[in-house]
Amino acid sequence: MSKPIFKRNSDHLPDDCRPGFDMLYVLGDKWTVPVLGALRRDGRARFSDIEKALSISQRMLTLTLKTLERDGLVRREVFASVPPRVEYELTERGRSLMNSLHELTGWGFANHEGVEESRRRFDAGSV
Amino acid sequence: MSKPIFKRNSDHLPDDCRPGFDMLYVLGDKWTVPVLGALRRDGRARFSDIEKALSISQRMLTLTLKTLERDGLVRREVFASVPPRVEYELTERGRSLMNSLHELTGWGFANHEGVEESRRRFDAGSV
DNA sequence: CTGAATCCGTTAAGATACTG
DNA sequence: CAGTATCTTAACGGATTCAG
Repeated sequence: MSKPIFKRNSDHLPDDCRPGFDMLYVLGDKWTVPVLGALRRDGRARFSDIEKALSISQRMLTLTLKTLERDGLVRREVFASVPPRVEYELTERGRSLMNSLHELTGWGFANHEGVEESRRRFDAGSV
Repeated sequence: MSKPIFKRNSDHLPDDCRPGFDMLYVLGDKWTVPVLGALRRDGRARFSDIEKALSISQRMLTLTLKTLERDGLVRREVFASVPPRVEYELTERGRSLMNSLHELTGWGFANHEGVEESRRRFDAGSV
């Protein structure tokens, strides 16, 4: 009965490359990567712990986690205790996704200096 | 004298991983990947050709190309002919960035079926 | 008390259209 | 083809309310 939380998707891409790039538009929002990163680092974490670690709003953390759970990247577990407790952890799929980012982040670390330089030059006096 | 076109960036990430993930927030907007993909496939292309190939609005294509030029991923060349002609092509940096996406797109093709299944299950009866 | 849901606000992405 | 000027929609944040 639910539906996608965020509207950004890969519908504007040609059919044959849509599945390959679909996840890029999930990762490309503001909080998906930080949340996945926190869960990978800490293993299992409570909602409130992630919230404080990232200084993310409660609302955005809820929406981001729900999207990740929907995609099967994060597993959610509720404990009917008092006070209530909700814990999250990466699924195997979530872990493999994070690993598949190594090549891209490697590019980032290797090229960010060149990109910054290019931006400075462009912003200074175009040409 | 110029400035970033799009406001999305990696400022919300911790300092030590910001350079690695910065480009993700460039690639994550709607038109960057399609434009880079078209240029990689066609080599060198005119503005109007890309426009028609992607059914992107003139405005968004201008903004996207300017951002890519600013980052040194695309080279812009103007021909003072009649009618005027402007051509674009990937730089070496742009090509290497596209190559660094292989791991992620590979993950996408390998996992999109599982993700879609997870989404269907979640949307059907949350639990 | 935690975390989800909801209302309301702001900002930016993106489309369309017109100008030069 | 670039610039500008709306317009619409969505992302995001803040605050409140509600349920367990």
